[in-house]
Amino acid sequence: MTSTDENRPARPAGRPRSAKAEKAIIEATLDLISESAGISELSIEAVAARAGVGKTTIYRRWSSKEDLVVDALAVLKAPLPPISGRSVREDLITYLEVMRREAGDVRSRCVMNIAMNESERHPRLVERIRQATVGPRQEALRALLRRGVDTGELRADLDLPIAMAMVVGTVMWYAKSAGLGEAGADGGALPETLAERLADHILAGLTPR
Amino acid sequence: MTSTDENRPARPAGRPRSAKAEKAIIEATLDLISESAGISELSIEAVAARAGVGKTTIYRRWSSKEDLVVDALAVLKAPLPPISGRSVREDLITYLEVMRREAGDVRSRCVMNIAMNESERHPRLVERIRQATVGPRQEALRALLRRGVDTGELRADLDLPIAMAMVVGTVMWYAKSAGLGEAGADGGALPETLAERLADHILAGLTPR
DNA sequence: GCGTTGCGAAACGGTTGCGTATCGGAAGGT
DNA sequence: ACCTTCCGATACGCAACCGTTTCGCAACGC
Repeated sequence: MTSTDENRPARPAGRPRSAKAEKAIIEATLDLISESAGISELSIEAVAARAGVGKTTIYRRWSSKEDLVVDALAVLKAPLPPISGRSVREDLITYLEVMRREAGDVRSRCVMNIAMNESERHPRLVERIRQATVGPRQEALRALLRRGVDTGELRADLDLPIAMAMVVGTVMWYAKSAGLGEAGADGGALPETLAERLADHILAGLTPR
Repeated sequence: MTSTDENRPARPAGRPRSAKAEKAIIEATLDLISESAGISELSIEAVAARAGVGKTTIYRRWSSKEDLVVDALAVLKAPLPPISGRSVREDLITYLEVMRREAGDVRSRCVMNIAMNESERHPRLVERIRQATVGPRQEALRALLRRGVDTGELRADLDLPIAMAMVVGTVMWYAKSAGLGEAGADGGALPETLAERLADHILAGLTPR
């Protein structure tokens, strides 16, 4: 054994793979996914062209389109929002604010689109997205609401699935309809005060107190 | 002018087009749309095969895929729910109940999917859907909420876009997550009491009264 | 029953993307 | 320097669909 010959799986001789090419491929993949609705429309050839790379270089690293997409989306896994724990209202606003910001980001949006629409065609991929992104956030929100019920900040007869749908569904739908209706130049940025106003309406409801 | 020669565009001689074939094509189109996410994956050849029809028969009637889809979706134009006008709560439940039922119908669901995801690729088609289906319902809901503010049934400082997103987004998201999480055998039917419970949470909010 | 038109089936050439193979050259290890 | 491996480019055969054309038969009006 030489000093460099650790028990690692044999350092390959020859030219190492270009990290730059790999990054370019991932970037191109993310771009194209967010441009095209659905990963079925994503073509390896288009990725290669966009990345300025030969198809060989892609197939040398990923054996299928799905593998490539999995790795590409893994780059996006945004960290969970830090929950202060001071009050349900405050934490809810934090949570909604993260969603508001992400709703303005094309790449984050496409993750949700894929998770919602391709669940039957690519169950493995969607399952992976669920575990990496959707699941933890759902858990965080569920815990937040449960805590609220325990502390009395939220009504005792709260229907948890409905409450969760209210939080997530409202902001998602607001983002959707704002984007559809106006098609603003910024491409979907939402007003800064949105999180607070949403939290207000969700917590207090639509009727007068 | 003979007795049959009205100023109609000349009764065509020869074998008339088969209404049965036309219906089979529409049905096959709707089936395939609801199976495949996105109309890009819809192929005329698949429609012809599913309908038991030659491609010729399709192209004789519709000049493009988009025209076919427009006509197919026109079949689905569900009537607006009748609004009793007795109380906001009652009308809201009526509205939500319609959405609940439609969320359990594969074909109705795909209309929303198309409207949300293909707006850039098929703007003409989406615009048509908006005018025929989404628009009127949005208007009905908006009027319902406005009326509630006027009568004092709803809070005076109601944020209309947010309130609308709460109603529609919550039920849509609930349907989505219920379908994703469980993948029940019925394919998405939602509990019968859902509309009322949703209305309760939306109107009263998540906090104790 | 005759003429006209629709029908399903099949085949066409064209396009796109797949996944593989081959090439000359470039880039690093040692 | 040398050897190994990666690089981008290009071409291949294969498959799916496109939109069109041709074919022989079926159906309906007159």
